[in-house]
Amino acid sequence: MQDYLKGLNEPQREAATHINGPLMIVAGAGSGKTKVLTTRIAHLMANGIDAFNILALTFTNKAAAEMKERVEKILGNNEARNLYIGTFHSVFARILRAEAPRIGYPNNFTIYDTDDSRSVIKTVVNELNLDDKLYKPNVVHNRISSAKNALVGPDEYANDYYLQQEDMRANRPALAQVYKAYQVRCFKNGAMDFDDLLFKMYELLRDFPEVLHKYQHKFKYILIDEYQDTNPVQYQITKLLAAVNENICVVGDDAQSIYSFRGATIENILQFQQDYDDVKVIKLEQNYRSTQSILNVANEVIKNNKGQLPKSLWTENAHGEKIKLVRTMTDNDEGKYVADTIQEQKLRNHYHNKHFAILYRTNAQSRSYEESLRRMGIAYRIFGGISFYQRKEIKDFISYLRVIVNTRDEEALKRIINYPIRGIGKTSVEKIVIFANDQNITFWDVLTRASEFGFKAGTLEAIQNFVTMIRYFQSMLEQKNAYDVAVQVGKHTNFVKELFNDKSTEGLARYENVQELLNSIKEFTESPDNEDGEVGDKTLGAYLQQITLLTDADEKDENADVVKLMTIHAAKGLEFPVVFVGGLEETLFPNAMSINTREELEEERRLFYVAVTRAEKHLFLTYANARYRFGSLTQNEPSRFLDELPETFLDRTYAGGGARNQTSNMGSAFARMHRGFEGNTQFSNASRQAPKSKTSALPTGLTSKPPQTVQHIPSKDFVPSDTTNLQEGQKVEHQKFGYGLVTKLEGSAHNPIATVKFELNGEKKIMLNYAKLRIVE
DNA sequence: TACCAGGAGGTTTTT
DNA sequence: CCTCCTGGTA
Repeated sequence: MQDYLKGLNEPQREAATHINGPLMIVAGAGSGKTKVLTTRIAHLMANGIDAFNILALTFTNKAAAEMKERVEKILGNNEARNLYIGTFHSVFARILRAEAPRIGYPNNFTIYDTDDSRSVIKTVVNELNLDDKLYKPNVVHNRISSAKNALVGPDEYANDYYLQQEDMRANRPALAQVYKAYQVRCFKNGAMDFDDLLFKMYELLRDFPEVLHKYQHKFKYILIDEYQDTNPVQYQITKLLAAVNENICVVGDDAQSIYSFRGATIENILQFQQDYDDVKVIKLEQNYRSTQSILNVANEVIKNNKGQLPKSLWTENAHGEKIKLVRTMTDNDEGKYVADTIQEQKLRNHYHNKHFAILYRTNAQSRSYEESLRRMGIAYRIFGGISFYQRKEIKDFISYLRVIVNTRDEEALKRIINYPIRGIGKTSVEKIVIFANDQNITFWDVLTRASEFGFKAGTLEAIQNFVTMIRYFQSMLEQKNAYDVAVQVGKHTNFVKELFNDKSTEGLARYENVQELLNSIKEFTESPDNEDGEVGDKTLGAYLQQITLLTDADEKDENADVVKLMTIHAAKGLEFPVVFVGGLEETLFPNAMSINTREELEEERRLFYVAVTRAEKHLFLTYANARYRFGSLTQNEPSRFLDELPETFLDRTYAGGGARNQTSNMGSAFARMHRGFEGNTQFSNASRQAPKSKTSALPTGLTSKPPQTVQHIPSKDFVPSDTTNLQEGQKVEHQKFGYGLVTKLEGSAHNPIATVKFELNGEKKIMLNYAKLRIVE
């Protein structure tokens, strides 16, 4: 037996050594799926299959990179760089780059990110004289995007009775026209959006038999990761590609399907066995990642979903600690709790920053964690959110590069034509657009023929200088690589100097960002092979093609010793020794947008399942009674998912003494008591000051402490003391319970517990690691 | 044409 | 709380 098969369990080995014919691997969370996939690729190659004939599709660049790296390690040579491993989007972009002229696009077509798409939609909506209050760019974009993912083109859209009815009802009868106009404009701009990369790829294969034939024979073996997250376009494309050889291997877990908003459908994985004859199905059910407690909690929760593929995930790992359920007053307290606990865990269990992950439902939640981590001096990094490439200065700079490579790109042109300021203002731009539309020529064409359109002398000169400059950059493309061109752009446009002269903090940051961008371009030109493993293509075009498809999460320094913050979506496929899942509150998680149908709610639950199964050793689930949202305090019920957790594996010590923390029927009692504050009642900004002011009438639901507690107003300069050497008999002040005397000290050194007799609230046990106590004397 | 102040409106998740 | 857009002024 080959070495690389050692250490695989029976089903894993069976999957890895399967060579010909369709194969479906149902892989539970943490069951060694990546290991199986990489081993299988290595095994194919060890059996004489050429790397050039293997295609592996993933959902993130990171997963692709990891896969390639691991195959390389197993094989111990450079053959792996000939594999076609990448995301659906990047692999198709690369193929489209080669084949684009067939469908009327330039090889150097631009890839529009979401912001670009929305901006095009905005223009198109205006040009059609439609109300942009009704045709909101993001709404329209979502609609168009879903259509494309479902293989519905503009014409099918216009002719679909059901879709038309929907748009009528939503007061957007012209949506089909917008869709059409949007496509026309993108085409005119020589640009494809994210969804086009899939849709056009499908059209290419559908309409050009010779192209289909070529790729069917190139990709004799196809592997698809996270198959449960594929949407109909992706499904059709892979079906076409695999039709001849039928050597298609899909890996997925229906319990982890969390991308239906992007058009993904579990149907694809359920359907797979019908699509091909003799599908071999292998289940990976042994989990190697998590403790039994964690796994049991996960299994118990997912049971509440209907229609799962039957499987039972088990582990030989130790029981481990119970899952900690933690309730705090506000989101800020939640942040503090997490930061404190990280500090404590680092000391107690010798963890490093990099062993922690903080996961949340929405990007906006990162703020409170950030603040606390920063205050504690704990290094962290946020993955996702606004990506580096979406920053204004970076987009502006890249727009220059985009124009140089593809002058049809109107979006990019509009961004840079007056940045840095050169006297071509809004009015001139509007004129240019009108001329372009009238004559049915591109924006750039108007610029090159500016003298024909009667601009004012000053404006004309500015336009001509701009054109000359861009042409100068283009002329450099032939001899110079991407980096050299970019440097020239920075110098020649005064772009870099402009930022350099801005000495404000933000200006400095912008300057540094552009420098970082230049560095990354340099790195690209100097790296021996690009991300697809293809040697040699160091042109600006090649650089731009990959840049739009990069995400923040793809950035390298894997081993940087930082706490990782990200959404649960972004965390899929990852694992961490200690995981915090925050914001377990109704309207947040499950999100208010996703509780209207059973399907939506089940997807939220799968998301929760994904979150829980990221943890290896320790799992903390936290929720806050109230959090700041839109600048005002919002009150939420604990998440319904918390009611689904099995008691046996839970530690509620930290869940505080109120709401739904002992038994689930307490919850309804609490709810009954506070009728009127159920759901998410919003309080005005004014009530934010409430706790400080004696006169303000505090809404009952807001305090959320046990009803018998007498409210204490901490002194204005309340600062928690260091309680390491706290002695019995000392007088202390607690933020909520007021003044009291320490009557007893117990607990371990890392988790000391003080018993305090409070003047107003009686005797309480206080965990010194978490509570804020000020020593009075 | 450029810049600033003031106001409205927006939070789901991502390639 | 934030960002984006508008409309007024220099």
